Amino acid sequence: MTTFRGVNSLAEENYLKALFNLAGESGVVNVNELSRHLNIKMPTVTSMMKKLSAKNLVHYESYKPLKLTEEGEKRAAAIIRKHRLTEMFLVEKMGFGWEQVHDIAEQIEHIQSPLFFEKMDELLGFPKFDPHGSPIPDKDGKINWKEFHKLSDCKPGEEVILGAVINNSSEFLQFLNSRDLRLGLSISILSVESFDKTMVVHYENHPAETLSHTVCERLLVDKQ
Amino acid sequence: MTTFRGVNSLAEENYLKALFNLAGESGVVNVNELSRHLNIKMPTVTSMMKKLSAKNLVHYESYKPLKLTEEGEKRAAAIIRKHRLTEMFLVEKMGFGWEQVHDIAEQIEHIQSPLFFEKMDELLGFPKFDPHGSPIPDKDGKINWKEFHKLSDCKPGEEVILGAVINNSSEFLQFLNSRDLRLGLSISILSVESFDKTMVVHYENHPAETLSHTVCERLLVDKQ
DNA sequence: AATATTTGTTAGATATATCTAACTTTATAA
DNA sequence: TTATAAAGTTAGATATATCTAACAAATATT
Ligand SMILES: [Mn+2]
Ligand SMILES: [Mn+2]
Ligand SMILES: [Mn+2]
Ligand SMILES: [Mn+2]
Repeated sequence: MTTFRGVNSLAEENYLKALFNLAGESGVVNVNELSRHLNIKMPTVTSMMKKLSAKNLVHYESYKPLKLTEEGEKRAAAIIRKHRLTEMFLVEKMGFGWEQVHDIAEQIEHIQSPLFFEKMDELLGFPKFDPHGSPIPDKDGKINWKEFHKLSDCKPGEEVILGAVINNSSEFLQFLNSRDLRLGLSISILSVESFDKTMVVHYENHPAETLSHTVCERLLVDKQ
Repeated sequence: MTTFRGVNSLAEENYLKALFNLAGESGVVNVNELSRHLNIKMPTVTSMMKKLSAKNLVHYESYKPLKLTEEGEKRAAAIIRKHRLTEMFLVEKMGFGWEQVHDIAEQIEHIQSPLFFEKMDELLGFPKFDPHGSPIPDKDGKINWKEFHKLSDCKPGEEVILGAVINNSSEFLQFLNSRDLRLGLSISILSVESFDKTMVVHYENHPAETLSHTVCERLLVDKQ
Protein backbone atom coordinates (compact mmCIF):
# COMPACT_ATOMS: atom_id res chain seq x y z
CA MET A 1 0.00 0.00 0.00
CA THR A 2 1.57 3.22 -1.19
CA THR A 3 0.60 5.67 1.52
CA PHE A 4 -1.59 8.16 -0.29
CA ARG A 5 -0.10 11.60 -0.59
CA GLY A 6 -1.72 14.32 -2.59
CA VAL A 7 0.06 16.09 -5.39
CA ASN A 8 2.90 17.17 -3.11
CA SER A 9 5.11 15.17 -0.80
CA LEU A 10 5.24 15.93 2.88
CA ALA A 11 8.60 17.64 2.41
CA GLU A 12 7.28 19.76 -0.43
CA GLU A 13 4.29 20.79 1.67
CA ASN A 14 6.52 21.96 4.49
CA TYR A 15 8.58 24.12 2.11
CA LEU A 16 5.46 25.66 0.57
CA LYS A 17 4.08 26.50 3.97
CA ALA A 18 7.35 28.01 5.14
CA LEU A 19 7.58 30.13 1.99
CA PHE A 20 4.08 31.41 2.64
CA ASN A 21 4.67 32.12 6.33
CA LEU A 22 8.01 33.86 5.79
CA ALA A 23 6.82 36.03 2.91
CA GLY A 24 6.37 39.60 4.12
CA GLU A 25 4.95 42.57 2.22
CA SER A 26 7.09 41.89 -0.84
CA GLY A 27 6.14 38.22 -0.84
CA VAL A 28 9.75 37.16 -1.31
CA VAL A 29 11.97 34.93 0.81
CA ASN A 30 15.72 34.24 0.71
CA VAL A 31 17.22 30.77 0.49
CA ASN A 32 19.13 31.47 3.65
CA GLU A 33 16.05 32.49 5.60
CA LEU A 34 14.17 29.43 4.47
CA SER A 35 17.13 27.26 5.33
CA ARG A 36 17.31 28.62 8.85
CA HIS A 37 13.55 28.42 9.39
CA LEU A 38 13.26 24.81 8.25
CA ASN A 39 16.57 23.80 9.80
CA ILE A 40 17.64 22.36 6.46
CA LYS A 41 20.98 23.19 4.82
CA MET A 42 21.05 25.69 1.94
CA PRO A 43 22.06 23.27 -0.82
CA THR A 44 19.07 21.12 0.04
CA VAL A 45 16.82 24.14 -0.13
CA THR A 46 18.25 25.16 -3.50
CA SER A 47 17.56 21.75 -4.97
CA MET A 48 14.03 21.69 -3.60
CA MET A 49 13.40 25.15 -5.04
CA LYS A 50 14.42 23.90 -8.47
CA LYS A 51 12.03 21.03 -8.07
CA LEU A 52 9.12 23.25 -7.01
CA SER A 53 10.01 25.64 -9.81
CA ALA A 54 9.74 22.76 -12.30
CA LYS A 55 6.28 22.11 -10.86
CA ASN A 56 5.43 25.80 -11.29
CA LEU A 57 4.89 26.37 -7.61
CA VAL A 58 7.86 28.69 -7.02
CA HIS A 59 9.51 31.40 -9.11
CA TYR A 60 13.18 30.52 -8.94
CA GLU A 61 16.15 32.22 -10.57
CA SER A 62 19.73 31.76 -9.40
CA TYR A 63 20.76 34.23 -6.71
CA LYS A 64 17.36 35.93 -6.76
CA PRO A 65 14.88 35.84 -3.86
CA LEU A 66 12.20 33.14 -3.89
CA LYS A 67 8.53 33.77 -4.51
CA LEU A 68 5.54 31.45 -4.59
CA THR A 69 3.60 31.33 -7.86
CA GLU A 70 -0.13 31.86 -7.71
CA GLU A 71 -0.66 28.10 -7.66
CA GLY A 72 2.07 27.68 -5.03
CA GLU A 73 0.37 30.25 -2.88
CA LYS A 74 -2.94 28.40 -3.19
CA ARG A 75 -1.39 25.11 -2.15
CA ALA A 76 0.37 26.76 0.78
CA ALA A 77 -2.80 28.52 1.93
CA ALA A 78 -4.67 25.22 1.81
CA ILE A 79 -2.14 23.64 4.16
CA ILE A 80 -2.21 26.62 6.51
CA ARG A 81 -5.99 26.44 6.45
CA LYS A 82 -5.78 22.82 7.59
CA HIS A 83 -3.25 23.72 10.28
CA ARG A 84 -5.35 26.52 11.74
CA LEU A 85 -8.65 24.66 11.54
CA THR A 86 -6.97 21.80 13.38
CA GLU A 87 -5.67 24.08 16.12
CA MET A 88 -9.14 25.52 16.54
CA PHE A 89 -10.69 22.06 16.65
CA LEU A 90 -8.20 20.85 19.24
CA VAL A 91 -8.92 23.81 21.49
CA GLU A 92 -12.67 24.15 20.98
CA LYS A 93 -13.75 20.54 20.58
CA MET A 94 -11.08 18.53 22.35
CA GLY A 95 -10.20 20.69 25.32
CA PHE A 96 -6.54 21.38 24.59
CA GLY A 97 -4.84 24.60 25.70
CA TRP A 98 -3.62 27.03 23.03
CA GLU A 99 -0.07 26.20 24.07
CA GLN A 100 -0.51 22.48 23.26
CA VAL A 101 -1.92 22.47 19.77
CA HIS A 102 0.78 23.64 17.37
CA ASP A 103 2.88 20.47 17.29
CA ILE A 104 -0.15 18.26 16.71
CA ALA A 105 -1.46 20.57 13.96
CA GLU A 106 1.98 20.49 12.34
CA GLN A 107 1.30 16.81 11.65
CA ILE A 108 -2.44 16.82 10.99
CA GLU A 109 -2.10 19.60 8.40
CA HIS A 110 -0.72 16.93 6.05
CA ILE A 111 -3.74 14.62 6.24
CA GLN A 112 -5.27 14.08 2.79
CA SER A 113 -9.03 14.20 3.26
CA PRO A 114 -11.02 17.26 2.20
CA LEU A 115 -14.04 15.82 4.00
CA PHE A 116 -12.19 15.62 7.31
CA PHE A 117 -11.40 19.32 7.30
CA GLU A 118 -14.82 20.30 5.98
CA LYS A 119 -16.34 18.47 8.92
CA MET A 120 -14.03 20.29 11.32
CA ASP A 121 -14.93 23.61 9.73
CA GLU A 122 -18.63 22.84 10.01
CA LEU A 123 -18.47 21.61 13.61
CA LEU A 124 -16.58 24.78 14.52
CA GLY A 125 -19.14 27.00 12.81
CA PHE A 126 -16.75 28.18 10.07
CA PRO A 127 -14.28 30.09 12.25
CA LYS A 128 -12.27 32.98 10.77
CA PHE A 129 -9.37 32.91 13.26
CA ASP A 130 -7.30 30.26 14.99
CA PRO A 131 -6.73 30.08 18.76
CA HIS A 132 -3.72 32.42 18.44
CA GLY A 133 -5.69 35.02 16.50
CA SER A 134 -4.20 34.16 13.11
CA PRO A 135 -6.69 34.29 10.23
CA ILE A 136 -7.84 31.00 8.71
CA PRO A 137 -7.55 31.15 4.89
CA ASP A 138 -10.84 30.39 3.14
CA LYS A 139 -11.23 27.55 0.65
CA ASP A 140 -9.89 29.75 -2.16
CA GLY A 141 -6.81 30.65 -0.14
CA LYS A 142 -7.99 34.20 0.55
CA ILE A 143 -6.96 35.63 3.89
CA ASN A 144 -8.94 38.21 5.80
CA TRP A 145 -6.09 40.31 7.27
CA LYS A 146 -7.15 42.21 10.34
CA GLU A 147 -5.43 45.51 11.11
CA PHE A 148 -3.67 44.86 14.38
CA HIS A 149 -1.07 46.99 16.18
CA LYS A 150 1.76 45.76 18.32
CA LEU A 151 1.06 46.46 21.98
CA SER A 152 4.62 47.83 22.08
CA ASP A 153 3.56 50.61 19.66
CA CYS A 154 0.74 51.81 21.91
CA LYS A 155 0.90 54.81 24.25
CA PRO A 156 0.00 55.25 27.92
CA GLY A 157 -3.69 55.99 28.37
CA GLU A 158 -4.77 53.83 25.43
CA GLU A 159 -7.24 51.01 25.99
CA VAL A 160 -6.89 48.07 23.59
CA ILE A 161 -8.18 44.54 22.99
CA LEU A 162 -5.76 41.63 22.75
CA GLY A 163 -6.43 40.15 19.29
CA ALA A 164 -3.55 37.87 18.42
CA VAL A 165 -0.12 36.63 19.48
CA ILE A 166 2.85 36.55 17.13
CA ASN A 167 4.96 33.85 18.74
CA ASN A 168 3.14 30.53 19.12
CA SER A 169 5.80 28.75 21.15
CA SER A 170 4.54 26.72 24.05
CA GLU A 171 6.83 28.63 26.42
CA PHE A 172 5.50 32.04 25.41
CA LEU A 173 1.89 30.89 25.59
CA GLN A 174 2.45 29.35 29.00
CA PHE A 175 3.89 32.65 30.15
CA LEU A 176 0.72 34.38 28.94
CA ASN A 177 -1.38 31.78 30.75
CA SER A 178 0.50 32.49 33.96
CA ARG A 179 -0.56 36.15 33.71
CA ASP A 180 -4.15 35.36 32.70
CA LEU A 181 -3.50 36.98 29.31
CA ARG A 182 -5.81 35.63 26.61
CA LEU A 183 -7.44 36.81 23.39
CA GLY A 184 -10.34 39.26 23.74
CA LEU A 185 -8.98 40.78 26.91
CA SER A 186 -9.31 44.56 27.35
CA ILE A 187 -5.99 46.09 28.40
CA SER A 188 -5.22 49.64 29.58
CA ILE A 189 -1.71 50.98 29.22
CA LEU A 190 -0.67 52.71 32.43
CA SER A 191 2.93 53.64 31.67
CA VAL A 192 5.95 52.89 29.50
CA GLU A 193 9.50 52.94 30.85
CA SER A 194 11.46 54.98 28.31
CA PHE A 195 14.75 53.28 29.21
CA ASP A 196 13.85 49.69 28.22
CA LYS A 197 10.29 50.17 26.86
CA THR A 198 8.85 47.97 29.60
CA MET A 199 5.09 48.54 29.94
CA VAL A 200 2.87 48.58 32.99
CA VAL A 201 -0.65 47.59 32.05
CA HIS A 202 -3.96 47.00 33.76
CA TYR A 203 -6.56 44.37 32.85
CA GLU A 204 -9.28 42.42 34.65
CA ASN A 205 -8.13 41.78 38.20
CA HIS A 206 -4.51 42.58 37.43
CA PRO A 207 -4.20 46.22 38.55
CA ALA A 208 -0.57 46.68 37.46
CA GLU A 209 1.22 44.00 35.45
CA THR A 210 4.69 44.74 34.12
CA LEU A 211 5.44 43.39 30.62
CA SER A 212 8.84 43.47 28.90
CA HIS A 213 9.25 44.99 25.44
CA THR A 214 10.00 41.48 24.12
CA VAL A 215 6.57 40.38 25.29
CA CYS A 216 4.74 43.55 24.12
CA GLU A 217 6.18 43.22 20.62
CA ARG A 218 4.54 39.81 20.36
CA LEU A 219 1.07 40.89 21.43
CA LEU A 220 -1.20 42.26 18.68
CA VAL A 221 -4.05 44.50 19.74
CA ASP A 222 -7.10 46.18 18.35
CA LYS A 223 -7.48 49.87 19.11
CA GLN A 224 -11.33 49.44 18.82
CA MET B 1 12.55 21.17 10.31
CA THR B 2 12.88 17.39 10.39
CA THR B 3 9.30 16.19 10.62
CA PHE B 4 9.16 14.36 13.90
CA ARG B 5 8.62 10.65 13.58
CA GLY B 6 8.74 8.30 16.51
CA VAL B 7 11.11 5.37 16.69
CA ASN B 8 9.75 3.90 13.47
CA SER B 9 9.29 5.41 10.04
CA LEU B 10 5.89 5.58 8.44
CA ALA B 11 6.83 2.66 6.17
CA GLU B 12 8.00 0.57 9.12
CA GLU B 13 4.77 1.29 10.97
CA ASN B 14 2.69 0.07 8.05
CA TYR B 15 4.65 -3.20 7.87
CA LEU B 16 4.30 -3.77 11.62
CA LYS B 17 0.57 -3.19 11.47
CA ALA B 18 0.16 -5.50 8.48
CA LEU B 19 2.14 -8.25 10.22
CA PHE B 20 -0.13 -7.90 13.24
CA ASN B 21 -3.34 -7.89 11.24
CA LEU B 22 -2.38 -10.84 9.03
CA ALA B 23 -1.12 -13.02 11.87
CA GLY B 24 -3.66 -15.76 12.55
CA GLU B 25 -3.66 -18.32 15.34
CA SER B 26 -0.03 -19.25 14.78
CA GLY B 27 1.01 -15.61 14.69
CA VAL B 28 3.09 -16.13 11.56
CA VAL B 29 2.89 -14.49 8.13
CA ASN B 30 4.55 -15.30 4.81
CA VAL B 31 6.59 -12.81 2.79
CA ASN B 32 4.26 -13.39 -0.14
CA GLU B 33 1.12 -12.70 1.89
CA LEU B 34 2.58 -9.49 3.29
CA SER B 35 3.70 -8.47 -0.17
CA ARG B 36 0.22 -8.93 -1.60
CA HIS B 37 -1.48 -7.22 1.34
CA LEU B 38 0.74 -4.13 1.22
CA ASN B 39 0.96 -4.13 -2.56
CA ILE B 40 4.74 -4.02 -2.31
CA LYS B 41 7.01 -6.41 -4.23
CA MET B 42 8.56 -9.36 -2.38
CA PRO B 43 12.19 -8.22 -2.56
CA THR B 44 11.22 -4.96 -0.90
CA VAL B 45 9.43 -6.88 1.83
CA THR B 46 12.44 -9.13 2.38
CA SER B 47 14.75 -6.18 2.82
CA MET B 48 12.38 -4.45 5.22
CA MET B 49 12.08 -7.67 7.23
CA LYS B 50 15.86 -7.74 7.62
CA LYS B 51 15.78 -4.17 8.80
CA LEU B 52 13.00 -4.83 11.34
CA SER B 53 14.81 -7.96 12.43
CA ALA B 54 17.93 -5.88 13.10
CA LYS B 55 15.74 -3.65 15.27
CA ASN B 56 14.41 -6.74 17.08
CA LEU B 57 10.84 -6.16 15.99
CA VAL B 58 10.50 -9.23 13.73
CA HIS B 59 11.86 -12.79 13.93
CA TYR B 60 13.34 -13.33 10.48
CA GLU B 61 15.10 -16.38 9.06
CA SER B 62 15.53 -17.04 5.34
CA TYR B 63 12.64 -18.99 3.84
CA LYS B 64 10.86 -19.22 7.20
CA PRO B 65 7.56 -17.51 7.99
CA LEU B 66 7.69 -14.10 9.66
CA LYS B 67 6.68 -13.41 13.25
CA LEU B 68 6.59 -10.22 15.28
CA THR B 69 8.76 -10.17 18.41
CA GLU B 70 7.12 -9.22 21.67
CA GLU B 71 8.31 -5.62 21.21
CA GLY B 72 7.17 -5.63 17.56
CA GLU B 73 3.75 -6.79 18.66
CA LYS B 74 3.55 -3.97 21.19
CA ARG B 75 4.45 -1.36 18.59
CA ALA B 76 1.90 -2.80 16.16
CA ALA B 77 -0.84 -2.90 18.77
CA ALA B 78 -0.15 0.74 19.65
CA ILE B 79 -0.68 1.76 16.04
CA ILE B 80 -3.85 -0.30 15.74
CA ARG B 81 -5.06 1.26 18.97
CA LYS B 82 -4.59 4.70 17.42
CA HIS B 83 -6.36 3.57 14.22
CA ARG B 84 -9.40 2.23 16.03
CA LEU B 85 -9.68 5.08 18.52
CA THR B 86 -9.58 7.44 15.57
CA GLU B 87 -12.35 5.58 13.75
CA MET B 88 -14.47 5.69 16.87
CA PHE B 89 -13.80 9.39 17.32
CA LEU B 90 -14.69 10.18 13.72
CA VAL B 91 -18.00 8.34 14.02
CA GLU B 92 -18.99 9.32 17.55
CA LYS B 93 -17.65 12.86 17.79
CA MET B 94 -17.50 14.11 14.23
CA GLY B 95 -20.55 12.51 12.66
CA PHE B 96 -18.90 10.37 9.99
CA GLY B 97 -20.47 7.14 8.77
CA TRP B 98 -18.66 3.85 9.52
CA GLU B 99 -17.98 3.53 5.80
CA GLN B 100 -16.04 6.82 5.68
CA VAL B 101 -13.55 6.49 8.49
CA HIS B 102 -11.00 3.85 7.53
CA ASP B 103 -8.99 5.89 5.02
CA ILE B 104 -8.72 8.86 7.36
CA ALA B 105 -7.72 6.61 10.28
CA GLU B 106 -5.08 5.01 8.04
CA GLN B 107 -3.33 8.39 8.05
CA ILE B 108 -4.07 9.63 11.57
CA GLU B 109 -2.79 6.37 13.13
CA HIS B 110 0.73 7.68 12.38
CA ILE B 111 0.37 10.95 14.32
CA GLN B 112 2.99 11.18 17.06
CA SER B 113 1.26 12.59 20.11
CA PRO B 114 0.30 10.36 23.03
CA LEU B 115 -1.74 13.22 24.46
CA PHE B 116 -3.87 13.50 21.32
CA PHE B 117 -4.98 9.87 21.53
CA GLU B 118 -5.39 9.97 25.30
CA LYS B 119 -7.76 12.89 24.82
CA MET B 120 -9.72 10.96 22.19
CA ASP B 121 -9.92 7.95 24.48
CA GLU B 122 -11.16 10.10 27.35
CA LEU B 123 -13.72 12.02 25.27
CA LEU B 124 -15.04 8.69 23.99
CA GLY B 125 -15.32 7.24 27.50
CA PHE B 126 -12.56 4.63 26.97
CA PRO B 127 -14.30 2.51 24.32
CA LYS B 128 -13.43 -1.18 23.96
CA PHE B 129 -14.53 -1.61 20.31
CA ASP B 130 -14.28 0.42 17.11
CA PRO B 131 -17.25 1.26 14.85
CA HIS B 132 -16.79 -2.05 12.97
CA GLY B 133 -16.80 -4.12 16.16
CA SER B 134 -13.04 -4.70 16.24
CA PRO B 135 -11.52 -4.58 19.72
CA ILE B 136 -9.36 -1.57 20.61
CA PRO B 137 -6.05 -2.75 22.14
CA ASP B 138 -5.41 -1.25 25.59
CA LYS B 139 -2.32 0.83 26.37
CA ASP B 140 -0.28 -2.33 27.03
CA GLY B 141 -1.28 -3.79 23.67
CA LYS B 142 -3.63 -6.36 25.21
CA ILE B 143 -6.68 -7.21 23.13
CA ASN B 144 -9.99 -8.31 24.57
CA TRP B 145 -11.05 -10.90 21.94
CA LYS B 146 -14.76 -11.49 21.87
CA GLU B 147 -16.05 -14.90 20.83
CA PHE B 148 -17.99 -14.19 17.66
CA HIS B 149 -19.41 -16.63 15.11
CA LYS B 150 -19.77 -16.05 11.42
CA LEU B 151 -23.42 -15.55 10.50
CA SER B 152 -22.78 -18.07 7.72
CA ASP B 153 -22.12 -20.75 10.36
CA CYS B 154 -25.50 -20.23 12.03
CA LYS B 155 -28.58 -22.38 11.53
CA PRO B 156 -32.22 -21.56 10.72
CA GLY B 157 -34.19 -20.74 13.84
CA GLU B 158 -31.24 -19.13 15.61
CA GLU B 159 -31.51 -15.56 16.84
CA VAL B 160 -28.24 -13.64 16.97
CA ILE B 161 -26.84 -10.14 17.53
CA LEU B 162 -24.68 -8.49 14.87
CA GLY B 163 -21.42 -7.76 16.69
CA ALA B 164 -18.77 -6.99 14.08
CA VAL B 165 -17.99 -6.91 10.39
CA ILE B 166 -14.91 -8.51 8.87
CA ASN B 167 -14.53 -6.48 5.71
CA ASN B 168 -14.23 -2.75 6.33
CA SER B 169 -14.36 -1.64 2.71
CA SER B 170 -16.52 1.34 1.99
CA GLU B 171 -18.47 -0.64 -0.63
CA PHE B 172 -19.37 -3.45 1.78
CA LEU B 173 -20.36 -1.03 4.53
CA GLN B 174 -22.51 0.97 2.12
CA PHE B 175 -24.23 -2.25 1.12
CA LEU B 176 -24.96 -2.91 4.80
CA ASN B 177 -26.26 0.65 5.18
CA SER B 178 -28.61 0.11 2.25
CA ARG B 179 -30.15 -2.84 4.14
CA ASP B 180 -30.24 -1.04 7.51
CA LEU B 181 -27.75 -3.56 8.85
CA ARG B 182 -25.73 -2.17 11.77
CA LEU B 183 -23.99 -3.39 14.92
CA GLY B 184 -26.23 -4.40 17.80
CA LEU B 185 -29.06 -5.50 15.56
CA SER B 186 -30.97 -8.67 16.51
CA ILE B 187 -31.28 -11.02 13.54
CA SER B 188 -33.36 -14.21 13.15
CA ILE B 189 -32.31 -16.79 10.61
CA LEU B 190 -35.33 -17.95 8.66
CA SER B 191 -33.77 -20.33 6.13
CA VAL B 192 -30.56 -21.33 4.34
CA GLU B 193 -30.46 -22.35 0.68
CA SER B 194 -28.36 -25.52 0.62
CA PHE B 195 -27.31 -24.98 -3.00
CA ASP B 196 -25.44 -21.65 -2.60
CA LYS B 197 -25.72 -21.09 1.18
CA THR B 198 -27.75 -17.93 0.67
CA MET B 199 -29.59 -16.97 3.86
CA VAL B 200 -32.99 -15.43 4.39
CA VAL B 201 -33.07 -13.46 7.63
CA HIS B 202 -35.48 -11.29 9.56
CA TYR B 203 -34.65 -8.18 11.59
CA GLU B 204 -36.39 -4.99 12.64
CA ASN B 205 -38.79 -3.98 9.89
CA HIS B 206 -37.15 -6.25 7.31
CA PRO B 207 -39.39 -9.35 7.39
CA ALA B 208 -37.33 -11.36 4.86
CA GLU B 209 -33.97 -10.11 3.63
CA THR B 210 -31.85 -12.38 1.42
CA LEU B 211 -28.10 -12.31 2.07
CA SER B 212 -25.45 -14.07 -0.03
CA HIS B 213 -22.92 -16.42 1.53
CA THR B 214 -20.20 -13.87 0.69
CA VAL B 215 -22.00 -11.33 2.86
CA CYS B 216 -22.86 -13.76 5.67
CA GLU B 217 -19.23 -14.86 5.96
CA ARG B 218 -18.29 -11.25 6.70
CA LEU B 219 -20.85 -10.70 9.45
CA LEU B 220 -19.82 -11.75 12.96
CA VAL B 221 -22.57 -12.43 15.44
CA ASP B 222 -23.09 -13.13 19.10
CA LYS B 223 -25.28 -16.11 19.95
CA GLN B 224 -26.21 -14.39 23.30
C1' DA C 1 11.62 -39.38 -8.46
C1' DA C 2 11.55 -35.94 -11.84
C1' DT C 3 9.46 -31.77 -13.19
C1' DA C 4 6.96 -27.65 -12.73
C1' DT C 5 5.15 -24.02 -9.90
C1' DT C 6 5.33 -21.02 -6.19
C1' DT C 7 7.84 -18.63 -2.88
C1' DG C 8 11.77 -16.17 -1.45
C1' DT C 9 16.48 -14.05 -2.04
C1' DT C 10 20.30 -11.48 -4.22
C1' DA C 11 22.05 -7.97 -7.02
C1' DG C 12 21.69 -3.84 -8.99
C1' DA C 13 18.86 0.31 -10.51
C1' DT C 14 15.92 4.41 -9.43
C1' DA C 15 13.65 8.26 -6.85
C1' DT C 16 13.48 11.30 -2.88
C1' DA C 17 15.43 13.97 0.54
C1' DT C 18 19.07 14.97 3.01
C1' DC C 19 24.18 16.11 3.99
C1' DT C 20 29.40 18.12 3.48
C1' DA C 21 33.04 20.25 0.87
C1' DA C 22 34.38 23.27 -2.52
C1' DC C 23 33.43 26.99 -5.36
C1' DT C 24 30.94 31.36 -7.11
C1' DT C 25 28.26 35.38 -6.75
C1' DT C 26 26.57 39.21 -4.27
C1' DA C 27 26.77 42.37 -0.53
C1' DT C 28 29.42 44.81 3.09
C1' DA C 29 33.32 47.00 5.10
C1' DA C 30 38.01 48.88 4.97
C1' DT D 1 37.76 50.19 -4.83
C1' DT D 2 39.64 46.44 -3.31
C1' DA D 3 39.18 42.94 0.43
C1' DT D 4 36.21 40.33 3.34
C1' DA D 5 32.03 38.25 4.66
C1' DA D 6 27.63 36.38 3.65
C1' DA D 7 24.62 34.05 0.64
C1' DG D 8 23.91 30.78 -2.88
C1' DT D 9 25.25 26.97 -6.10
C1' DT D 10 27.48 22.67 -7.77
C1' DA D 11 29.22 18.24 -7.15
C1' DG D 12 29.22 14.21 -4.97
C1' DA D 13 28.01 11.20 -0.84
C1' DT D 14 24.51 8.92 2.18
C1' DA D 15 20.05 6.90 3.86
C1' DT D 16 15.45 5.22 2.91
C1' DA D 17 12.20 2.92 0.29
C1' DT D 18 11.00 1.24 -3.71
C1' DC D 19 11.52 -1.47 -8.25
C1' DT D 20 13.04 -5.35 -12.00
C1' DA D 21 15.74 -9.24 -13.47
C1' DA D 22 17.93 -13.28 -12.38
C1' DC D 23 18.61 -17.00 -9.44
C1' DA D 24 17.66 -20.42 -5.48
C1' DA D 25 14.82 -22.99 -2.33
C1' DA D 26 10.61 -25.11 -1.03
C1' DT D 27 6.32 -27.06 -2.42
C1' DA D 28 3.15 -29.26 -5.46
C1' DT D 29 2.14 -32.17 -9.50
C1' DT D 30 2.73 -35.66 -12.53
MN1 LIG E 1 0.42 26.71 14.69
MN1 LIG F 1 4.11 20.21 8.90
MN1 LIG G 1 -10.01 0.60 9.78
MN1 LIG H 1 -1.27 3.64 7.71
